Amino acid sequence: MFFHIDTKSNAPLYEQIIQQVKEMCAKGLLIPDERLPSVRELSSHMVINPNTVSKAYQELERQGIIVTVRGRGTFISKETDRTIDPGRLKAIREFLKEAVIENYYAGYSKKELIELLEEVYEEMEGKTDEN
Amino acid sequence: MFFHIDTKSNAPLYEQIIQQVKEMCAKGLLIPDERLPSVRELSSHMVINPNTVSKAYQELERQGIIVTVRGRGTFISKETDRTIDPGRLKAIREFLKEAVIENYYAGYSKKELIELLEEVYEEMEGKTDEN
DNA sequence: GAAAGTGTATTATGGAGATTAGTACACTTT
DNA sequence: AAAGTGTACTAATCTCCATAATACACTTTC
Repeated sequence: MFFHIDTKSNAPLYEQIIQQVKEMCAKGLLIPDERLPSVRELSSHMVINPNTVSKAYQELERQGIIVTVRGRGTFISKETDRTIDPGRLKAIREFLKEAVIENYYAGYSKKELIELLEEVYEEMEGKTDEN
Repeated sequence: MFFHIDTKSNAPLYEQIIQQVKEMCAKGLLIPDERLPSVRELSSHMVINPNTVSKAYQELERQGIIVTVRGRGTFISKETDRTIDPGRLKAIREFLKEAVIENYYAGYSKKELIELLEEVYEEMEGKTDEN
């Protein structure tokens, strides 16, 4: 249920938490109404500051991924309103563009990149939307 | 021939330069042996510090994208050794994974994501490897 | 050879963001 | 009442980004 931090990564700790929660949701490893570790619990387990965990949770709530209830805890949103963020499409294109550029330098073809994309989808274990 | 900086972006200036050079190479807008603006020229044109441009160029050379010649200038590599970086594949997978996750929250299907990838490829104007 | 233009190296400085630390508050459950 | 929840606040530290100013080694041009 907990997360891992990559000290070699240059990504901030709170962003790593955000990324992993979203990934687990997309994979179906976290389901609606499921409870996340409390701020203090997670921070002591990861040996990081509670503020850092709180910052991650607050951003996740801003994105509509989770819901926090005072005194009770934080939970995965019932129906993640899948269209909240208008900049989402732009972000997707950006990620794809970077993938294409790196793919160019790796010497792979477009076909191979698509196959790689299929692979990544497989790893998501079909828990996301099928087809 | 010059680059544009996005002040709204949180990406460092030197990374924006790197990204744009690589993108233009992949698009075929920069060809082997073509000369890049000199450090001083580019820095004064972009109104940024020469050191920042230099940092970008040095990282590009480390990746094998460009070659610098003392007293002459910096040029696009003849044959970009397309396999230099072993971490390249991992990077591609990471970009794809992030795209898939955001795609999930955008409510798009796998088919739609692949179509989006095709679109991004189109925008590269077929200057990269065909098929 | 002198001048102008190239990339590079060095040191110092300021600013922004990430993270930690400590404390306090409001709420809910038991 | 006690323990556990998220939250708010201030302060300090650290790292990275970017700037500034200067100097050096090299190449091309005149």
